[in-house]
Amino acid sequence: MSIPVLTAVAWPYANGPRHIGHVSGFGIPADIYSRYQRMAGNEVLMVSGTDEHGTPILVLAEQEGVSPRVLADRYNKVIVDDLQGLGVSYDLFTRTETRNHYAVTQEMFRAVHRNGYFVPQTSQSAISPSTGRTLPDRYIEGTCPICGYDGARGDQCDNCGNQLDPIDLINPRSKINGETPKFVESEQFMLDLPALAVALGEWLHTRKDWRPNVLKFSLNLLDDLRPRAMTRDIDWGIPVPLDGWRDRPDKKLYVWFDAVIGYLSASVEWARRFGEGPDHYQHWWANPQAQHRYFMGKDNITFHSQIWPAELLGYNGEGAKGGEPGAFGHLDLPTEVVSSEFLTMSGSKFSSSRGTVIYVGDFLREYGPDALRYFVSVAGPETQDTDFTWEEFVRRTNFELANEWGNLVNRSVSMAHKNFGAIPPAGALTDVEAQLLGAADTAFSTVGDLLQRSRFKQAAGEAMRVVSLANKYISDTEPWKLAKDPADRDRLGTVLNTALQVVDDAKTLLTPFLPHSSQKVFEALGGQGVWAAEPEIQNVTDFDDAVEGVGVPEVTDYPVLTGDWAGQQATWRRRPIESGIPLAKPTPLFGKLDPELGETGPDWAPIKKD
RNA sequence: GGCGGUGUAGCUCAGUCGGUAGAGCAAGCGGCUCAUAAUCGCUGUGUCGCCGGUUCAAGUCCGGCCACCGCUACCA
Repeated sequence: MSIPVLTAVAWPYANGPRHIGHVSGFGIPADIYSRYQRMAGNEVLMVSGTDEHGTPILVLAEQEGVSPRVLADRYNKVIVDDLQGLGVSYDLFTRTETRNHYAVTQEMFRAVHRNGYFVPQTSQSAISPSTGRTLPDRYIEGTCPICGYDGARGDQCDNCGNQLDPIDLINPRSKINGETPKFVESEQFMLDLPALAVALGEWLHTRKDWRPNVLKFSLNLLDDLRPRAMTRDIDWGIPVPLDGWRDRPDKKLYVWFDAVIGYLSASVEWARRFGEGPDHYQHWWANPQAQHRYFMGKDNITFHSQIWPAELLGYNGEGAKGGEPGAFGHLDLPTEVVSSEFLTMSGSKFSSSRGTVIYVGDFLREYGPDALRYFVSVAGPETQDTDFTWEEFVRRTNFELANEWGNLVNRSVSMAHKNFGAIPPAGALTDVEAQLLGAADTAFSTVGDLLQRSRFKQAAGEAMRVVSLANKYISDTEPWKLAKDPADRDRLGTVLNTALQVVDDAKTLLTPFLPHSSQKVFEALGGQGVWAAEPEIQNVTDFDDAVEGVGVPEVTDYPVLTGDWAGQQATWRRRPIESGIPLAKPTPLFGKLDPELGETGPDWAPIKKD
């Protein structure tokens, strides 16, 4: 039975190029999951986009003397290129600077507000005297009133670890321009989390199959639910759609309020552009049969297991204050929040300022997508922080990808090509063949089950085990000896046919992880057309949607990622190979890396010796 | 300070419901030579961080301690 599966992928922040730690946390796992679900016959809708609002982009834009929109345009393009190169199979990768997204976000706000889950509250907030903008706590530093440390941030002292209020700092100053912040009374809309706490708890307590660390962390958040501001004093972002607010250039919605709404707005945009009709998104969003899986790094858990469900409950009118859903009808909550841990770089966090960073674009240009996808699949930060080292990357690529898998394809296709020029017919199978074919066949359910449960490392390991069994089979049956005696020709055909069948099986099993090289193996075995499709960049024109307030985007063109996933041939089952299909002499599937790379790193990300 | 995580073979790590410790890599030996000098087989070592408890039985449950790490929400 076909199940609607919504794959919701974290929205990369458009303040710079993304590094391999980012894509290892959301892009690659989400893509493996989605590609598998499509192969298994389910109806996948995979959406994301660049997250382009908030203070960091504004601050960076000012430093460069450009508008935030110019900056967002620039990095949106870079990130779209990177994700396309990596082969992440989005149905739609869009952005938050679209009128569609503004309109959907404002409708969500209006419904939550109408249902009573937004309460206005006046509080002290720090502003920059020269610009009038809110200074987020972390952009203020000063002397810690508790320990006297001078580099304390507004929210916390890094020296003594105490949580602080920026107003208590001695000699507070802005980290942006050094000026002394002014503390003023400011009114904001707070999301009434306490009024949603019971509903949130009831929902969360029905979630059983999450990764234990994610569930435990999320349940902990329930203990301390306080109202949380969903508007800001900032002039970059989405206007608040209320009288007295919409025309104020200095008040916008909080970036996280609109970022998570992106999952819905991108689904709506997809339906309008590529769906069967503008309401097609409801097949995923208003459907008890649908599965919603959200992929992200662990720093995003709060927003996906608390803020976003709370927004949905408030919108649906399912909190303590009741209410009615807005224009999109009742919307479903997440089935699972799948969070990854962090990929570290030789033991420490990635940091562009310290130079310990490997950008996706640089990596793809040099090593291609599948080497990175493989490393993340078998050694990624699935349940705990995992270290990336060049040495380990070289070893995985050379020994596992090139030697075990690439060479298996090469040796089996080469022998068949040399002796038959085509896929030979199989004669009578012996127990050895039956055993190998049985093991490969079983792997479809083993690996599939692991992928269904987001156990990607183990799934990749099980798929690679089929590769090992095939290598062992060839060594055991010694087809090169059979080739020397014409009397053994039938047996030779049987052995090579079996080997090629299992190569084809392994290719299918590895497709979610290694779509690019699986396509090549498909072709090497005589396949025609597209086995595993790749995302393509399309330039589209924004919709001229009605949006309230000042400072909203013009109707412009922008690039999106999408793909013809329905047109690919990949399916999650054995595809019996046909004897007689001509085979060419194969070319190696994977190049090998210079072992020296493991010691030095590439010149654009050299290993630092201390 | 609060919350969470990690500590298992030289290295990287698996160990679901408690039942006499596993894989890969590295190292050594042997086989094979079709293939990107690729591949296949064989061979180890462990006070499972420390102390105590529950149990017929604990790496696995409970308590305490030590070390390292992450998060700590108007940064995203």
